[in-house]
Amino acid sequence: MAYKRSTLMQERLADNRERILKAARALVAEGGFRQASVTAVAQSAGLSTGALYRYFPSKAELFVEVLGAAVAHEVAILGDIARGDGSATQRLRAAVESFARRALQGPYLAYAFIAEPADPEVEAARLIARAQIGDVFKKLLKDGIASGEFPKQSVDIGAACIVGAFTEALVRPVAPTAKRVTEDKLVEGIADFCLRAVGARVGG
Amino acid sequence: MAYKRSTLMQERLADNRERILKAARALVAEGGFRQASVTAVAQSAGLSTGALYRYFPSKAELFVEVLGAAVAHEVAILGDIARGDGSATQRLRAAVESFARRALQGPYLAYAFIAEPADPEVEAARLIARAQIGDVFKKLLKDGIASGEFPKQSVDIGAACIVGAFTEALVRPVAPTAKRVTEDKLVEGIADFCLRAVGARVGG
Amino acid sequence: MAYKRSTLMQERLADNRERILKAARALVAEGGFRQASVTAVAQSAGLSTGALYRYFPSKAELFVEVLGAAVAHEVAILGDIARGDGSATQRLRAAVESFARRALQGPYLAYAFIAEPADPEVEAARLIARAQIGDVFKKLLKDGIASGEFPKQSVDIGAACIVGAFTEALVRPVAPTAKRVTEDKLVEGIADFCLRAVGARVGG
Amino acid sequence: MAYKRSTLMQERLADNRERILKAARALVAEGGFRQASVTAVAQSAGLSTGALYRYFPSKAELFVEVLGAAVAHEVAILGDIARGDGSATQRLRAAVESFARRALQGPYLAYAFIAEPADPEVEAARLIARAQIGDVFKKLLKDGIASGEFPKQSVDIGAACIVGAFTEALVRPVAPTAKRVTEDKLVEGIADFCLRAVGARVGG
DNA sequence: CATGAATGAGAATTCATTCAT
DNA sequence: TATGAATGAATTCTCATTCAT
Repeated sequence: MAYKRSTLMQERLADNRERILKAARALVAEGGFRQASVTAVAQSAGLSTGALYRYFPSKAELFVEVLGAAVAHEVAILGDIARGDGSATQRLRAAVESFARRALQGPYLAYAFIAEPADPEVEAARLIARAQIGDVFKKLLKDGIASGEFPKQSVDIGAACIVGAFTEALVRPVAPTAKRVTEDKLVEGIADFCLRAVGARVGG
Repeated sequence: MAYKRSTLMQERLADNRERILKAARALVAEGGFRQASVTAVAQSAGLSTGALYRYFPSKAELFVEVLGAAVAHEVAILGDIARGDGSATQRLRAAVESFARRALQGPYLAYAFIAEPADPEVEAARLIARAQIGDVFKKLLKDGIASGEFPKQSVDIGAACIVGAFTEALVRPVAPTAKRVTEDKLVEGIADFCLRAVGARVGG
Repeated sequence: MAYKRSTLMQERLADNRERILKAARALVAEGGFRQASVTAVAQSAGLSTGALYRYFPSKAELFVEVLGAAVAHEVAILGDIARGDGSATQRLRAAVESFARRALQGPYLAYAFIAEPADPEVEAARLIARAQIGDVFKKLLKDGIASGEFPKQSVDIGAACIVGAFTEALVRPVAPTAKRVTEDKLVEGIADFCLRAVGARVGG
Repeated sequence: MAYKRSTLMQERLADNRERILKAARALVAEGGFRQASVTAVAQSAGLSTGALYRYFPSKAELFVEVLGAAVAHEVAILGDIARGDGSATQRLRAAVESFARRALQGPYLAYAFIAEPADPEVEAARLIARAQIGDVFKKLLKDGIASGEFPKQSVDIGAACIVGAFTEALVRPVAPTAKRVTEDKLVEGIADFCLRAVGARVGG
């Protein structure tokens, strides 16, 4: 009995932890860090604020983990693509398009990577997150240079630029002009831009 | 009847306004919008909070002006370059390098263009600011496409990507890797990236 | 799962809300709206300012409720009297005396009905409050005119004057003259005045 | 030369003092005590705030005098009427109508007599002001009782009620119902009410 | 002696964190 | 152990009063 209860409890605990992280991520995605108050997160997760503090020692640490989890997810997917088959050019395009499409689902979440968070601790996590995403592209650049697909260039700068390029292009909420680009065109445009930027032959 | 307002005093007034703007800009550059509380700005400018409100009707309007001034300055310089002599390729390189060098002086200020600010009014100003910077690059892209230097492409997406690319590359305050690139190399690397991205022949 | 919310706690919550309202009312009664700052009200209710905002969304809404509760109480009592038995003359006297006696308990609260409050929202509530009190007397005037007890006259003006007359007579916290009238004489005097004013035969 | 200058100066001083008082009165009449900030008063009087403090030691004392002056003016006019010819009934009607008509010109000034001012010192002055106005009516009541026009009654209570009655009737900004009473009807209605209230034969 | 910029205390409101129940 | 009411410091903004020029 005590055993079972303990197992159940542990599951519940893990469950709650996950629910909190999910709720926090959703709130940031919806309305940015501003809307993600501790109370809002707790409520959205179906818990009391007091309970939240049982799982996370502070708001800052919660959001450090939110960021970490989000980026781990991205890195896992992008990493799979980067380590996949095909030329560096093909894999780079696939990676950019994959990230771009997911970002377009919840455009505000992209903010999490660039926006100014409330807390220095979260800020530090944000920098690491960007670096990790950047590393995936760095690997792709190296591959492409090694295979002769891309010209010689600084992979550090190139990776940062790629991340910045599509983040900016995606984050910009809606074009002020009436001309509204379709999602497909946007994603393709960004990918083309990045490929040309690294010296790959595009559409060739 | 009224005492002649001394030149000294007028200078002091103009000085104060400038000092407040400067202090606000500096605080944002140092630690983001978070650190730039009204109290901090006033103190940093050597004034009381009450005095600040003689020069700016609200915190929001102060930061709208901070953003506006920064971007107006940028746009003026970039616009001059964009309307200058030389091929589109040359002008685009010059513009990117010019912006990049200035941004490196106060790396965090670039945040002002992308970071999530506290206030909706400032947010609106931020969107306009980004659009204005983007417009300069849009013009350059159009020029280059017209002259046959750049391949046909979406100038909207391209401009956004350029802004994003160098913002990201510059914003990263400290490189996570030990390898620290010299300023010259960084600036050149970003410019190369952008030029290749739009399909210009680089280093040719 | 959730701890049963104890009856004690629920009582405490209801208690707090009531205590805040009571404290606000008392502070207004003591020293007018001026003294009734959020801090003062909270402290007087034995709570922190933050706690007060759990019960009321803003200072304005708190005082709207203070006013509303006070006036609802009055209107209920006066309405009962107005709809009661007896001639219009008798009921008018009873209403005036009833209101006057209660007002004498907390003389300053009468201010709430006429004083200039800090907030437009409260001001709106104040106008409604006065209208509601006035309506009770309007009804009595109509009754009396219909029954032939009172001469034909403007019931709007008459009701306003009645409210004003006894408010003024009661509000004066300390008589400027040494001659201090007993409560009974004051109440009766006011009632006589009002009855004569509407043309009723007083004192037979 | 020194003489003349001094005289001029004194005149200017007196002038300024008067202008400040006038501006303060006007601002209260327009928008209540709330709008009458020191800065607003000074500006409206064409002076600097610093200059204002040369004429009045504090905001409170300024408004004490505003109230005093306003009431002195009223008392002078009402006193003339009260000491004039005609029966007590006629003079009471004339006094009420005279006050009411002036109050209708700047409805908000009536607030000065009843509204809660920002400062305890002004509050004290307000009480005295009301008493002084009341005294005029007290005299009229005494006259009327002495002449047999009015029945025996408490002149203190009666005077207070009269002041309250017309203040309330005048202050109430606009009737919420569409039925808008003309100024003449309002003034007459109030006067009738007051006359009947003191037992005078109205319209007889 | 006038000016009006500067002061600074005080007001309302928010929110991460704690703790009695 | 879970709850969520309570805390209290921090934030933006106002305004009577002062004082260098």
